[in-house]
Amino acid sequence: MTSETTSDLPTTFDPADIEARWYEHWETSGLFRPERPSAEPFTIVNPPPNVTGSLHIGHALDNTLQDIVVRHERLKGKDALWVVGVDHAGIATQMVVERQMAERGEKRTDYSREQFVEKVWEWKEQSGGTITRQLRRLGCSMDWSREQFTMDPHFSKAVTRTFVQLYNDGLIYRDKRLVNWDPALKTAISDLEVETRDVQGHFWRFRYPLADGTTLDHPDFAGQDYIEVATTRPETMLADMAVAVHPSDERYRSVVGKHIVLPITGRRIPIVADEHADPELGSGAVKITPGHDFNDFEVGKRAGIAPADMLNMLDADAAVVQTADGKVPNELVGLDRFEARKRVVAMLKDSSHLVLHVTENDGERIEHEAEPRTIATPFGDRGGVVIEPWLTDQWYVDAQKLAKAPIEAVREGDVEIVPKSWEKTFFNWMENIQPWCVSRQLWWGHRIPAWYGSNGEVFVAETEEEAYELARHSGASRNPEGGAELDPGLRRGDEIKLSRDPDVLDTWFSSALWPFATLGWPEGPTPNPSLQEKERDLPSDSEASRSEVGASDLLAKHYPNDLLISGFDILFFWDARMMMMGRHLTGENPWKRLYLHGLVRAADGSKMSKSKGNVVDPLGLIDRYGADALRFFMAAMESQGRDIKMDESRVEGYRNFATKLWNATRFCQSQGISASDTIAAPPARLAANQWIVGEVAKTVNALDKALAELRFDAAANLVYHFAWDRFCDWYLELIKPVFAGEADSPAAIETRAVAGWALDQILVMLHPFMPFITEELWAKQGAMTGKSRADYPIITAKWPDPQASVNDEAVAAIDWVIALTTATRAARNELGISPGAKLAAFIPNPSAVAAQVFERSSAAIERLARLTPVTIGEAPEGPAMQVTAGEDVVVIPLEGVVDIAAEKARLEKALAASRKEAKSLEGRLGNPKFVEKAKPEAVEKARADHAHHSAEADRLEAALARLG
RNA sequence: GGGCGUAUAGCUCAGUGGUAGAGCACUGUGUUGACAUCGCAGGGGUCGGAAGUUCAACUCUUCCUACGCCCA
Repeated sequence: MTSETTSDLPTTFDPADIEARWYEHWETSGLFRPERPSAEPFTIVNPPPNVTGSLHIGHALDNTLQDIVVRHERLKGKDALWVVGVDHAGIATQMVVERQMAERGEKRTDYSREQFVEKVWEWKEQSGGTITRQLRRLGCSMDWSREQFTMDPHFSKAVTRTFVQLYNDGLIYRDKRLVNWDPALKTAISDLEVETRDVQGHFWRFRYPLADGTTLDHPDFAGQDYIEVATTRPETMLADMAVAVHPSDERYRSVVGKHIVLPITGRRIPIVADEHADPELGSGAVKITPGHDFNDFEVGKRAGIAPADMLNMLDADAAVVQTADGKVPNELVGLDRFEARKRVVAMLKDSSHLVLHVTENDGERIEHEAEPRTIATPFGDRGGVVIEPWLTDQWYVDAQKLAKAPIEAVREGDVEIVPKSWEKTFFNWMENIQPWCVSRQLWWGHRIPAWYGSNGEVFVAETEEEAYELARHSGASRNPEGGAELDPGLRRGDEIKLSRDPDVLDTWFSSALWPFATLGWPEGPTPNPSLQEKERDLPSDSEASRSEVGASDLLAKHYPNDLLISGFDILFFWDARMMMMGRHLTGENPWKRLYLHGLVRAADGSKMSKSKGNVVDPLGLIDRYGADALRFFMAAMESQGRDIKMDESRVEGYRNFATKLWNATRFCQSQGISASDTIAAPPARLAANQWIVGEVAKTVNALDKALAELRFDAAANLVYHFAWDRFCDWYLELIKPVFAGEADSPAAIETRAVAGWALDQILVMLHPFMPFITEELWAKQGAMTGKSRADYPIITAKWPDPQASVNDEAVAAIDWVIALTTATRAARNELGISPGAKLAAFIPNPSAVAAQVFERSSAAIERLARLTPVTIGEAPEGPAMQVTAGEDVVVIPLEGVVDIAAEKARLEKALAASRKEAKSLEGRLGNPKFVEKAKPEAVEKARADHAHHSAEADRLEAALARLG
């Protein structure tokens, strides 16, 4: 505790202490969402982090930006709601729990599905709260009282409802198609979850013998009894079903419709004409494996092969299985895909069906089995293994239809994407969107509400009872045997036996409902009990009446949301899907604006990743510099459309900024400057006070504009420079002389009021960026008055509204003082004159501004410029230093002190600069085209600048002349 | 191959059709009882390259180069 001042603030502040104290207070006092029933709503939903997640630097950025917006809106008096929660993260969570089981030597399949899911819930209870605790350390003011989880009962209900509705609307269907199969996780994944990476692979060439004695008749291959094909995946030849050639390829025209007898399997397959074959590539003929390649699947369909008839040669582990036609040699069955690849190549080599790749080295012929080649290979972003295109039955969402409304919304400007440059990417993806595979072969997640009859009929319903109801009404197949073959766990209803689809839904399917399901859609979270009763009596298919009755106040008030802030990396995964679901299910766009920010990169610009070991832990930064400094860094660096490169020295700089503000407040307290009690600026007569009031007004306006445009960097810098440069460096210095006099003089009373008010405005404006230190200082300022601010914390204070305008005279006066001070300091510095030495000054013909300043603010001149006394009139003859301020020249005699040569050099340098400027402007003004064509304001400004610089040059010339 | 983005002071980044700024780093210096996590002063940039539009281009257009990202 310091005793040097009346302030009870320690000389340095301890962020850790302040942060823990205030967060706890805010949360327990319900200040993150105060009761404001009649206030205008403002709503943001937080991109739900994975329940398995822990806070990384990207979360820190994303949540800091959201918190800035939410705190700003809350300060502006809105009913600001920031919805928070976590995502059940199907694959990731199941992996975590399975890994734990593996450590105990157990497997998922040692348990029943129900038991396993129970284990996951147990894990969630124990370890699932990591990231929510960490978000608190960042100071994020979300509404924890309504924390959400995508597996919560009400949310699960919304997911089920959605699936059923989309199914009934014909927007969800079951289809046999190729999916991206992850053999490690044994589940289908969406195309977005596939990461294509270049890997070193090989390109093999095979001879496929023509059947029935056919030969090629083209001169290039006359008499050849085989067709050459090439592949990067030889093992798939076991399931080849055709060879394709381009329809216009003369070389193969004669054999289209003829057949090939495949080596190894002996399968007889047709030669088909298809545009997919590229005549320029290799031999121009390609092997077609419709069951294991996306392009080949399409070729196969065009060739008349139904998906159900496409041959499959791999199991869920990507090991070889017998094909439907039974032609795969037994020695290959059961081999892993990569082992099978080796074996197939060896077999083809042995049977002379392999075309060797020949290179020359120093004239020596070298034979290789294949040509080395870089191959774009799909990997699962979770499992990390090569993805296998696999033919399965899966559930698909008709994304193409759902995408229409969102595309329109963005095009019409109903949803604004910020920065706008992302619109093109959005359109490009949405316009070429593929069916969205939403089923996952997992146990953890929302189980698909589809039941199958014994003949494969599908019944989609919200409950099993409803499914049976549907089945009965549909006249579904009866099961006269009584269902003896059914699993014992299955329910039986009458003579109909249904079994539920074992799969769960893609996690993004549920998170797509986040903006409205978190607010109670389709029911309300607190519906009127009587209405609830009534609802139960409603027929289950009465969609419209149900949602009308169930719609909560919360949903009505906070949906659509105002804004969504997310990283651009989840634009397709999540943002676009929210738009699709929102539009279809609620008829509304989920939010009015979408702000996309970039990635936080390592200091060298590379992507942070655990494997590279260059991950910066935000919690470590908070430990070292405080949450406020980290947040301010994030805001100051967030310019639209650019990634953020980690720069710890900047975080440190913003920690210093916090210290600066801390000490400025200590100074204020030492002078008896305390909390303000008005929103409006206090009345002021002193120039410095009038000036700072105007500066506050300007800053608030600019800050509101920057925040409205989501220019976080501009907003942060405005507050930073106002607080440091204007308030600390000038205003506090300007008012210090006032406190040297009578403590209860009118000037001192006015200044304390204005300074206290201005400091409060800084704290409020800075609060969204640095919530902790501002709350602490706000409280301490309140304590200064003897009247606690416990009932009026800054988090729910009022946003500045100075109700005052800029006083031009005050601005001119203070600008002049600043100009004189700066010029004098610079001159002293250059001439090596002690900065502290007080010097007498003379001003022969003061301008109006100068005269006024000397009359009203001579103490400030004495203190800042260290000039005293200042005499209006000619300086005595002799060596002197001369400085200019505005239109004035101030002569500072320095008998025996000043080095005339140095002063001359200094003035000459300044003169040269002024002349250069003046000359350049003169040139421009002398150009008739400029005067004629340029905007009048530009010409006017050039004239004014020219006048200024030539006058300045004249003054400097006169000053030089005075020196002789 | 298609699309997008970025190239501005040693480093990290703002910026506007009228002649360039911040933070950090650097140099010099420390006067007033808030602050050395500070103050004051200063040095430093042909705004990636070329061409064009314009009275005027760092800013707009085209091309080129480099790097990054997304999609195929």
